[in-house]
Amino acid sequence: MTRPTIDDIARRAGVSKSAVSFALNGRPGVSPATRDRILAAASEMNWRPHKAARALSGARSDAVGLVVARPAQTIGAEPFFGLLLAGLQAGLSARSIALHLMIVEDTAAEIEVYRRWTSERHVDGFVLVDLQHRDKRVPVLEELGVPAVVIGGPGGHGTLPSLWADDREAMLSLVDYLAALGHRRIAHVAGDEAFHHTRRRIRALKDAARRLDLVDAVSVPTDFSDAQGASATRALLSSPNRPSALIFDSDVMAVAGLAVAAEMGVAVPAGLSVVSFEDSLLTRIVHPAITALGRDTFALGGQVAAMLLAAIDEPGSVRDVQGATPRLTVRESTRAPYTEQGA
Amino acid sequence: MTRPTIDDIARRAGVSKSAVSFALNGRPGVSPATRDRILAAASEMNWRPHKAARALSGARSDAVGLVVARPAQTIGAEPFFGLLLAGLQAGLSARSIALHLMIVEDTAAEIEVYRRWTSERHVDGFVLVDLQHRDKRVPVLEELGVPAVVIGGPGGHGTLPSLWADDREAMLSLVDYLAALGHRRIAHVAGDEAFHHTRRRIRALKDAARRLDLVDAVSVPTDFSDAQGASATRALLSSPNRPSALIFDSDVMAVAGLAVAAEMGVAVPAGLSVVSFEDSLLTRIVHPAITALGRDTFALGGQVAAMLLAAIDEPGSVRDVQGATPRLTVRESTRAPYTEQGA
DNA sequence: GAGTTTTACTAAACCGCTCTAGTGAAACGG
DNA sequence: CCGTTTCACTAGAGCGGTTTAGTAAAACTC
Repeated sequence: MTRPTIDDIARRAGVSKSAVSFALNGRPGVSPATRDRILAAASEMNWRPHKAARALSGARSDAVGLVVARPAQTIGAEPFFGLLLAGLQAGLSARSIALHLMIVEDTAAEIEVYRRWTSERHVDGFVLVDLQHRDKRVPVLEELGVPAVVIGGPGGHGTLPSLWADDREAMLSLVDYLAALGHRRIAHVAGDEAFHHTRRRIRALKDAARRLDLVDAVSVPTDFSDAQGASATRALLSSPNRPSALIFDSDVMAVAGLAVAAEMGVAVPAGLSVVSFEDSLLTRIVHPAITALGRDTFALGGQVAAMLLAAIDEPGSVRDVQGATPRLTVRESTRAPYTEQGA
Repeated sequence: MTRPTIDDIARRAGVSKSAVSFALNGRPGVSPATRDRILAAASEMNWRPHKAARALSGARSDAVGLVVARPAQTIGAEPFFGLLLAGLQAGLSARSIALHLMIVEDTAAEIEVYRRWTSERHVDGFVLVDLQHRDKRVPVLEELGVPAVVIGGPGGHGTLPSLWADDREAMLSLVDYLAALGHRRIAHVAGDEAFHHTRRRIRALKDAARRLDLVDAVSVPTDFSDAQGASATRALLSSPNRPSALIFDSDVMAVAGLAVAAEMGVAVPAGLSVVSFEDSLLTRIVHPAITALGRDTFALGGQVAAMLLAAIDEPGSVRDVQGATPRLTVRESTRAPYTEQGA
């Protein structure tokens, strides 16, 4: 028993192939009665469109691509990633659009995939993550003329629509909070300076430090790994002017930093306040639970999906969108600094 | 300038369409000289096959599907997932096979996707994860006659080939180790009893307890969430006959359990040994680092990819494969129990 | 009620590739 | 040297849809 084609339906309903196509796609040109007959036949025979056949006739491929250039370890480790994926999925599956995932070594390979998938008509559009400073992928996607949505910004994403969060505002509110608690020495275990958002956060911290008259406000760049997060923390906690509060750019690094504090006998939050710029299960399950800036990554994925679908339906129609500004969830890892407390 | 088709190449090389198809697919029927001429023309024109057109002519769709019925939270939280994904990718991309990812609500929806994607010829095969007791998905995939590889087992996967790890052996070695350290009261914060591997582990613990004459060997089933992991731990640590060692079925629960111990003032490893059945970044970055059974999930993904590709190439040719038995990595969370130590 | 428009439907081309059947020429066999 | 096999290649029919052009009948128009 082979799968039914529209020809089979046509025969069964006693009409032509074209009539079936019209009926199944809700196009005019068939009477209501005939349409019902055709639809009934189709559902009786359990017909499903053959994606490839549809795609061949110039239609959509009904899939979007997500290509990520990150080491496998990172993909597994960062809850951000899985949540984004799940959110994207949820947004896409409602219209039964598939997500093609590809994990590659580096940006060059990533660009190669964009080229290939576009020319093979493999996907209808792309989601671009990890926006970098002077990102090489942006001009390629622009040149290919394929719909794409950038997560990140603002700025640096050319003419591609972007969904961005106000990293600057988030950092300022974070520092305000720590300063209000009485912290004067705040250090920042940052991410990779190649990333756009890392730069914005570093700059924001500098500005806030000047405004609030903080004693110290160092940003230490890392590659986002737990190893570098840990060693940056170790270095900062070993300095004679040990900071009383640490801001970590990722949840993974925050947890790693917490472990370093424990290992060095620095009590959190009594002797050190810890804040994460990224919230997730991780920050909640450790002890003490970490105060963190949270954004709804799952919802973010859904928003991106919606933007991309709109961009595919009507290229050029989608403008930049500002996502929700991350909100601070205070947990057990922050407190007024020990020294000021007595004052 | 529109994308070139094999017709364009044929014209340029002065041959027929069919000759081009033969040449590009390495099929016999063209002389070496002509073949070279055709390949040269194709690469000059930067030709790429149109996937849909290929798929339409009965060929493969060059994609495999991974459908997961789990809450979004879990996907993000468990490093296992991302690593598996990355490993699968690596194994597939070598032959430029795409991975279609779909995250759904429940098993019924998952089955629906299997049906749809198969009849739409959307993918050439599936990877099935989270094998359950009397899994309903297995008979469906068998009925559909689509190539599929199951992660999990042994047993319960019908005629589908499976890649399984020896959970029983792993549990036995774990308990042996704890018993050798002197632990007599061992408790097990298990996963979901609906899962095949959870049942095997519970049974293995019971057997080991009998053999080693352990005082106590309770298994507490959970839904794998950090919340249930934490509350199970809380209950176990509150009991009058508090266990001296806890085995957690997942890294997330182990970390959550560690936090509960800290919160209850139970020192790890002095007052309690903690072991995780799953290793990942999580178990390494917390303090104290958790002793864990590790398997190379990335490699596992690659192995599954290879099996699936073989099953697609030659249905029925793939047999069950036993994956590497997880090995114990001892870290800081295990030690001889306090009371026995003095004896 | 003749001319025009609309409606409901069909035939067939087309998308880009694969693959079978067929063809003419060269190579082989005895 | 003629019949057979092999070789290199071509023509053209699909694959399962979409879509355009065309047609016959029904519905309007005045």
